[in-house]
Order: sequence, then structure tokens, then C-alpha cells
Amino acid sequence: MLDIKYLRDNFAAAQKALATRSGELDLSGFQALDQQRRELLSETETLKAEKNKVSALIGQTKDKSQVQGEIARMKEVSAQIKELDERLRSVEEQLSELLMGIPNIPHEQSPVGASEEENVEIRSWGDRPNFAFAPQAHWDIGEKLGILDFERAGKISGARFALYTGAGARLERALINFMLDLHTEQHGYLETLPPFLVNRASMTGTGQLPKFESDLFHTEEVDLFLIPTAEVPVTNIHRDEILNEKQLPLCYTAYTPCFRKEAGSHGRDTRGLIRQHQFNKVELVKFTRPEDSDAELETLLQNAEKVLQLLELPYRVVDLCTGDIGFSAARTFDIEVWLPGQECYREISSCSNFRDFQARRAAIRFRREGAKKPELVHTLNGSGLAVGRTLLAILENYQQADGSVLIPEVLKPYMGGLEKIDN
RNA sequence: GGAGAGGUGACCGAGAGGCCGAUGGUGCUCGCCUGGAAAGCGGGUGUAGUGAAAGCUACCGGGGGUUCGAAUCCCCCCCUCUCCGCCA
Repeated sequence: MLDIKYLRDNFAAAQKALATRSGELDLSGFQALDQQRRELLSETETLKAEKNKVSALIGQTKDKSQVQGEIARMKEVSAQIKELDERLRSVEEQLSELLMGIPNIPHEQSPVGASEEENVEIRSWGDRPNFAFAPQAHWDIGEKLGILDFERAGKISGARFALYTGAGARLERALINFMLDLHTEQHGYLETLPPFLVNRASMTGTGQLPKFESDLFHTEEVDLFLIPTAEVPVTNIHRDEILNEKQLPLCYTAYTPCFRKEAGSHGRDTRGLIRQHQFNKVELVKFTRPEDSDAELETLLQNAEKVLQLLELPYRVVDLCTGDIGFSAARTFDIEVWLPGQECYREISSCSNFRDFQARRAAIRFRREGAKKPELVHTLNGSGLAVGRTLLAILENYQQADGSVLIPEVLKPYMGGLEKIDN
């Protein structure tokens, strides 16, 4: 959520900045609603002050017969207050709905552009493998090795689910452990294991609600949502809290499964592990002081890149343009891994600085040393990494002519010393 | 799922229609005292909205209601604890 005061005072500038994002945005009602709200507020508060004053007087008067007129008048005032409050509530509801639907203002340094075509590659790492044979896609490799079973997953659940077996399941688990160990032992993140079902307040805090409810799996009788990313429960760890400046930055990592409806992506990436209703992810989340968030995004991005470097998987880093940045983010870097089976780069991590957008929604603040007023923190997060996509990248990059797949050096200890997966 | 007890400021804990944004204590902080510290003494110490400011308004788990007036009474919901049931 944007700062209403900022929007009020910089309406034209905000509108201009927001126009560089994709999608339609109608802010025309804002100024009138904002005005109405303040008028109603002042009106009802004047009446409340009057009511409070007179009621105190009535309380002090022993002989109530002397104040019958006051009592009657206050009854009238109370009714007026009630009516004004109702109008105020309706205006505030409309205003909040409008405000909650406004995306974050892009970072000044984000490249301006209309779509992903205009994202800017800022660096790449590693050498793409040269194969003396035609590399296969991971779904073929995995099925032939008997470690991925999409057909039975379809039977059990439906489309966009995967069944891992044997070395496949082990490899997924090895990756989770490897990533968590790296981030906790080398990068200083605190491991967490949060709930996978969260309430509306949490989803609203990070920006999934109210706008993107249709992307979420929802449970019927208890009004909970399956998390689409660990960002939601982990960022909400500190919802409605005031942190000490000394604690910052707070850095958390979490492994969780993620659940997404993928509504609107019918027919896209229907094969393989790329786009699943359920997938595993290790997430990195930071809470920082405002002045530190740009630098912290850079280190978070490097922490995510480190996973690919250690796994020796070639990748590139892309600075998302204003038209491609997600709703809540101000700035986003995507890491894209090279997939030889499909001869393209695919997103494997998305690292974002949300600035105070989520913090305002979720009321996550901190108090500076000696300061009276608390301030909003900045929140950041990034995948470190999407586990399923990492596994498929290994299958495609480490595949051999005979159909086997070598295990990356750093994963061998996590695979019980296994050197390669074959039949 | 059943029965009971609770949810008050950073924390503990009073308050049971008006004198309560809330006694007291702990913590924190500033000052005095001290060679320094402890102890002691004195002051300060919630958040938000609105306003140029003084101030005003709201908030005692959440939402409704009764009343001139609600932390306090009534209704619904949520959460925590204890016991029983069930279960990993």
C-alpha cells in the first residue's frame, strides 16, 4: 500500500510513475474520496468531542432531573454520530479498496519498459555445456530414469503435479538441505519453518489479497489459504510489531512447498516441472532500515546466485523493467538458469525490494535509537532457489549421452555419495 | 468435538457503568547522589487519525448492541490455558 499522504501531496507524480507499469489503473476517485473522508471525520469528531464533554457534565451532576434537556440532546447527537460514522465507514471502505489495489511505485533505477522484452540483462555467469548429442528435455530424462512420474501424478491429483521417486525424490531433498545449509551457515540467515496455511490478514499484508485471490488455493470451512510462497508467512512473522533498530537487518530463510492455481496460464509450460500447482522453494526474506534496502537487495541477490555457482549451473541476472515488476515490488532482479533441453533461460529466482509497501500493509515498524516515532521497515525477499526448477536444470545441464545424469560435486554428500543417476 | 477459565500498555497486574488512555509494580530512559557503581530519590516512558498549532478523536483480543456515557453490561466470533474425547 502506498502512503496516503504521499499520494495526496504528489498525486500527479505518483500517477506518472505508476503509468510505467503494465495494466490499467484508475485513480480518478482518489482525491474526491480522500476529501470526503477528511470532511466526514472532522464533522463526526466535533460531535464526539461535544458528546464527551456534555456526558462528563451529566455524570458529575447528582440531580439528573436538572440535565434532562442535555440527556435528550445528547441522544440526538449520538444518533447523528452514528449516521456520520456509517457514511465515513463506507467512504473509508471505498478508499481502502482503491488504495489496496494500487501497485507499488517502481524504483527510480528500474529500467522503464512495457513488457519483459525490455528487461535488462545485467550479468551472466558460467559456460553453457556443449553436448556431442542432442540434449533432452528434463521430462524425458526424468521419466526414462524412473525418477519423475507425471502420469501417476495426474492420476493421484491432476495436471500440473509431479511424483518424484527414488533418486529424484532424494535429489529434491538434497537440494533443499544444501540450500538451507548454505544460507544459514554461510550467509547468516535464520532458518524458519512456517505454517503453509495462512489467514486473510497475512495474505493482505504481503499483497496477495485482495487483488489476487483467484491465484490462491483456499480452504472451504476455515477461510485459510495455501501459501503461494514462503514470503507470505515469513514476512508476516513481524506483522503488527515494532522492532529495535539494533535487530536490523533481520534475515530469514525458509523451505516450504508453494501452491499456485496458475489460473490464466492454461496451455503454457504444460510439460515437466516448470509450472506446477505445488512446488518446493527455499526463500530468503529480509527486514531492513529504509536506507539499507538497496544494498541488502544486492547481497540477497548474490546469496541466491551463489547457489547456482556452487551447483555450476549457468545463469544470467535480469533487471526487470517497470512493466514487468510484480504488484508489491519496487525493484526486482530475476535470476534465469540456462536450460539446454529447451535452449532458453528460465526464471529460477526473483529477488525484490518492496520498500515500505508491505510494511505499511502489515504494520511492520522499527524504532530508531532514541527516536520517539516508529518508522516502517523495508521488506525484501527472493527465491534461494526454486527447488523443482533447480532439479530440472541439473537434469538438463548434467545429462550424459547414455541418458544418465551426473550429480553436482557439492550435492554428493547430500546424496549419500552417489555420483550419478542412471538405470 | 465437550466442559471450564481467561485475553488490559514492552512485561506483570489492578480496575466490574461517569473521577479511566487506564492505579501500582517491573523494565527502559533522563536527572540528582557517587571517585565509579549499586541502592536511594525525582522526572519521563503506547499507537494511530486529524489539525499550522494548542488541541480534539479513536483504540483495554475482533465485530455488533444497550446507554446521555462502556475496559466495565448484552450478543456473535477469534485466540490462549486446564480437564475429557480423538489423534501424529
